[in-house]
Parts: sequence; C-alpha cells; structure tokens
Amino acid sequence: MARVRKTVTIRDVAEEAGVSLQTVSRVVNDGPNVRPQVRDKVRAAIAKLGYVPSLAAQRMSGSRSYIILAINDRERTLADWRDRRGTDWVDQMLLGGFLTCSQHGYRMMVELVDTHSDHVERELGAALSALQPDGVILTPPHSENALITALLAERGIPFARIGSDAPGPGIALTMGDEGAAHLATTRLAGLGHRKIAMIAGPSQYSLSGWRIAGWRRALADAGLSADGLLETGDFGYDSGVRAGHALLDRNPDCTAIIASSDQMALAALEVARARGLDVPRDLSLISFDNTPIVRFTQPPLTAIDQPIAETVSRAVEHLIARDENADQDTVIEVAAALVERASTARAPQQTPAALARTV
Amino acid sequence: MARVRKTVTIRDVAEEAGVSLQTVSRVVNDGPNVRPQVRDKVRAAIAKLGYVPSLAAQRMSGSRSYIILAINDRERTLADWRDRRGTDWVDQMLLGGFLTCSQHGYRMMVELVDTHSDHVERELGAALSALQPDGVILTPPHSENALITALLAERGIPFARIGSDAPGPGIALTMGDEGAAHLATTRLAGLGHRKIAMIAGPSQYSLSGWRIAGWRRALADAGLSADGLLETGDFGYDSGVRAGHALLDRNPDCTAIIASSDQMALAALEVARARGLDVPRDLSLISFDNTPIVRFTQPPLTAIDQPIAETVSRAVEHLIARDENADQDTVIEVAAALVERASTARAPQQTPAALARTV
DNA sequence: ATGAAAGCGCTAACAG
DNA sequence: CTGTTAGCGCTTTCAT
Repeated sequence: MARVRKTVTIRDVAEEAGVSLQTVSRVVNDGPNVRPQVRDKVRAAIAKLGYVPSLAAQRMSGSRSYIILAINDRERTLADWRDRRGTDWVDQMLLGGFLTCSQHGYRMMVELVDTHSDHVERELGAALSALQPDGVILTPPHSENALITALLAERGIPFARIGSDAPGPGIALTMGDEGAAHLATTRLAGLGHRKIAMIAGPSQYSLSGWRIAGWRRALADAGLSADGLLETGDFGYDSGVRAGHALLDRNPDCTAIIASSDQMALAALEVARARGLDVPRDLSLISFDNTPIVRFTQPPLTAIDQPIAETVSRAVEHLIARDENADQDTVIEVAAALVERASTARAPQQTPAALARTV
Repeated sequence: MARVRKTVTIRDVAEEAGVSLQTVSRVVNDGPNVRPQVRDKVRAAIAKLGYVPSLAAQRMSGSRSYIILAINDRERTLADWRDRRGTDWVDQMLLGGFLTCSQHGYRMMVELVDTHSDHVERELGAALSALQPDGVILTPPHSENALITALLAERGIPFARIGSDAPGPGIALTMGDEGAAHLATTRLAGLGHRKIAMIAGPSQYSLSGWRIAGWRRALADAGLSADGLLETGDFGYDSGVRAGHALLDRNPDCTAIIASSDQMALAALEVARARGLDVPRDLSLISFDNTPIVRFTQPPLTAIDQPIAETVSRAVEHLIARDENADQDTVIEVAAALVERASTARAPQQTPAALARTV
C-alpha cells in the first residue's frame, strides 16, 4: 500500500512547480532573478512537499556546510562530566550557540580536543576535514593555542577566540575579566576589607592574568597592598584547598578572598570551615563562574557571572556574517556581572593592633 | 609561495598510492578484497597526506551519514539552561553519546524539539531531512510520542526510546525506575518509616508511573499503606512546593518523602524547613536524578542516580550496530543506584498514640 | 529572468 | 582481488 517514502529532493520540487532545479535553488537561497510569481509558486511546492535541503548535498556542491563547530578542552570537559562537578559551561555554550545558529539556519556541533596532546593538529585537522565547518569557536585554553589558530588560519576557516584579546586572525572575544575582578575587589574594599586575597587560575589561561590585573588595579585604587595575597591554582578543588591554606597561613588577617573559579571557591569555603572561620562573618568570599551549585552552598556564594551564552551567541553571529572585514584587532567584550549572595559581608571589626598597623 | 591548501580527497590518496579510488574506499571502510600489501600502501598514503573522508561526501554517495541525532525536549531544556537549574541531563547524555560515537567513527548531534507543538512532525522532519542521521535517540517525553515514533518508523530510521518499555519499533531502554523506587522505598521502610509519601512526576512520562508502581510494591512488601501519600508534580520546583504542603497537611505523621526529581526534592526540603521540620531528624527525603546540586544542599540529599551516560551509550551502540534484529519487544534496562547522603535517617520515635495505632 | 551542463567527494554496482 | 561506471542532491558556472 504505502509506497516507500522517498526523500523529497529539489528535483521533486522543481517538477511540482514546473520550473528548473536552478530556480528552486535560487528561491531556497533567496537568490536574485526570480519573479515574485515564480517564487511563490516554488514556495508553495516546497511547503506542499515538505522539502528541506540536504545539508550534505549543499556542502558537497561547494557551498556552505551550515555547521559551526565549537571546540572544548577534552580532558577538562570529560572530567567535569564524569565527576558531575556541576560545571555548566558547555550547557551555556549550547544555549547561546544553538539558538543563534538555528536563527540563521545553521547547526552547532561540539568537538572535544586535547590540549596537551602533541597531535592536536591531527585531531583537529580530522574534525575539520570530516565536518568542513563554516566557522569554529575556540574556548580557553584552546583560544590562544598557536598550533590551532595557525591551522585554522591556514585552512581559511573563520574562527572566534573566546577568552583571548590577542591580535591576529580570528575574532577575539572576552568576558571583561579585568573589569570583573576589579568590580569584585572594589566591592570588597567598599565593605571595609583591607586584606583582599586572590586565588588565581593557571597562567596558561590569559584570563587568569587579566583577573589578577583587575584585582591589582582595584587594590591600588583603594590604596591597598597586594603583597603576599596572591596564590595560583588550576581551577580545581584540590588546588583551591592548597591555595586557601597557604593564603591564610601567611595572612592571618586576611578577611576576603576572590577565587578564579567556583571549585576553588568551594575549596576556600571548606578551608575556612576547617579553620573555624565563619563565612561571611570572618571571611568574605567571591567566586568566578556562578555555576548552579554556588546557590546551594552554605552560605550561597557571591559570584561573578560569566555571560557565556551571550558571548558564544555573539561569536556565532560574527562567524555566520563572515566578519572577516571586522577590524582584525578589535576585541569584542561582553561584560560579566556580580551576583551578590551571602558569602560577602562587612569586614570584621579590626583589632586595635591591626588598626595601629594600618595607620 | 605557499599554494592554497586544497582539501585532500580520496583522489589524491589514490594517486599517491597508485591505485584506484575504489580501492582506497575499500581500505577506508575496512572492506574485503584488498591485499594486505596494497592496504598498507594505501594506509601509508592516507597517513602521509592526512586524508580524512568528508562526512558530506560519504553521506551523498548513499552510504551512512555517520551521525546519531539525539532529540531533547526544547522547552524544558532551554528553561533548565536559562535558569541554570543545574540539571546535567544533557551533559550526561553527551558524555555517553560522544564517547561511544567517536569510538565508532560517528558524531552525535543534538536537536531540541517542542513537545506540545502541533508541528512536531514538521520540526523533526526538517531535522531528519537536513541531517539524515543513521540513528535517532529519543528522550522523555518524546520517547513515547506516537507522532515521532511513527515518523521515524515510516522513514526507516533506526531509533532508541529512552524511558520507554512499550513494544513497537525502536529500541526501548529504561533506567529501572520501578526497581529504583522500590529500592528507595524499601530503604526508608528499613529505617523504620511507616508513612512514606511520594511526589510523582507527570503522568505524561511513563517513568512517573513506574516509580509509583515501585513505591507501591515496596509499600505492600513492607505491609504499609499508600493511602493519601501520593501527590503529583511536574518535576519543577513550584509543583514540589505545592505537593509537599498538600502531603504534610494531609499526613502530619508522614516521616519520609520520595520525590521524582531533584527540583521537587529541593522544594520538599524547603517546605520542611518552612514547617519547622528538620531533615533528616523529622523527615527523610530521597530524590531522583542526583544532579550536582544535591551534594550541596543542607543536608546533602540521598538520591537515586540515573545512569544516563551509560544508557545513552548503550543506545548508541545498538543504533550503530543496527540491531533491528534485536527482539522488538526486548527492553534494555540499565539499573539506577541509590546514593546515600544525609537526608535520610531512622524514623523519629513514635508517640505512644501512634504506636497504638499501628498495632 | 530562467535553464542546462558540469562537478563537488564518495560509494554501490558491476565488470574484469 | 582490483578497476570502471554511475550516480547521490545540490550549487556553481555558463548559456539563453
């Protein structure tokens, strides 16, 4: 009875509308030189038959692939997923990416690529050859990996670098890390804190440096010292524990800590607890990321919210528009915001000794 | 100087190896009828040139597309992402899907499809036409949407139904919801609880019913009554608040609640707090999902962990193996586990009156 | 403004 | 065992 459902091709539409293949193609791609009357007829045929162009065929004929490829760090992403750390970077990326892509008839695909591996080029090259994306989105720490950016540039594939402000090929986007750190630090200074420490991320990430810079600038603005108040972690929990202890060992009078990731902030919270310090009474805490879990910690964490979805969305838009013409050295900045919760409070009353010291 | 980098095609490899296109194709696809000697020569050429087949071209020539498409509920997924509820279903799906796909040279793509929309068929049909996936993974509540399963069956696309045990086309997989609910309930009964309530999910989801069934069976096993102890929510927080209050209003002596989602469990926790009930001293709580946030609530929640990654992985494997031959009525079950945390404890001492009642 | 022809990179179906 | 011949569905030329 029911015949085998054959795929509806452009040929079927052409036949139905009584025009040539080419005309249908023109209509589908909003091409010029089609009389409105013919256009409508073709549109009707498309609707009637439920025709949708095959991505593969479109790609084959040398046109666009309608695919944007987002590259993430394989090791870190898999670890986050397996340990169920609650990191929702990928989710936010998909939120921004999917929606914006679909608005333009594009699809987003995700690829996990090793950072440390010496065969990054092979891995990425294979993905590029197989998928032939129209654009690539690089996330830290890949954004400034010279092997990767060179490969992309060489192949002539437009790409966006999230978390990079370096000049060179590709669209650079940041989430205003320097400003965000400055904002957080200034807020703490405004609460009367004088010893504001920072647990920074690894230097491999440019944004780690920007955050340190913002912190230093805010400290300087407030006439405060940064001496001995900087520790570096790797964004992970364990490194946060180490950094937290080191910081508090060295600065018993430290009353505020900014951590460059939620995991390190969680660690700092635990360190404080272990040392009998109450957050926020004795110690204020601000984290970066604002992943879902920080709303549930005790106390809920004040955090810098990274506008990941919005940033990825912007990246996609530029990629699709093929903004190669855009200034090579322009950096797009989508500013982060501070979300105040219960981990920050006025600095504790200073002891007379401490007061004397600050004079 | 540097010529424009042309894509390496099968033709280049054939030339390099001094064989025909078809032979290269055979080698690439592990086809038969190739002398080891020739095979090695071709392999060498492939390695030398860094050849990777174009997905689009492979698809075009009528063979496989090497794409598995995972379909998720659009509205719910976007809301989860936007509100940053910490739901990591998609992440777990990607974890299982990406890894298993890549082991077989496949890619996983994700598509968000509306449930309520009357144009589900158009939406999904468009995705299928554009992508022409070799297999589709349906997640609840799409898994038992007749419009969707019929469309897939009609187009002859292999698909997996996660969270469905109905017979019919497509591979059915469940995460042992009945057993999981039974396990949770039995555990609570073992802790001395006599009034164990359940906040179920919406009936639109088969798994909601399974969980109720498991709860009922365990109650019966323990000689307990289910009367007035069942409320239904929609998996969301607000519905959990309503259900929690209704439950406790009606059953002041209720000492344990099983919630069919983390969000509803969170709500129940808040309801308990609002009523001056201590968890777990006065009320024990077990949730379904075990998303990252439940480790950070006060107290951390005992939860049923859904093996999403593993289930998706299994689905992918069957899809790729084209297990159409597999028993149409076989249901693959990947059992969930109970993760004990601090929201469960022995039932509170019963009052003499209560004791008398149970006699 | 429209149509015809050529070909994208690959594999299925045949030949040898 | 290996090579040749057709296309897959679409978009480019290039004609008309």
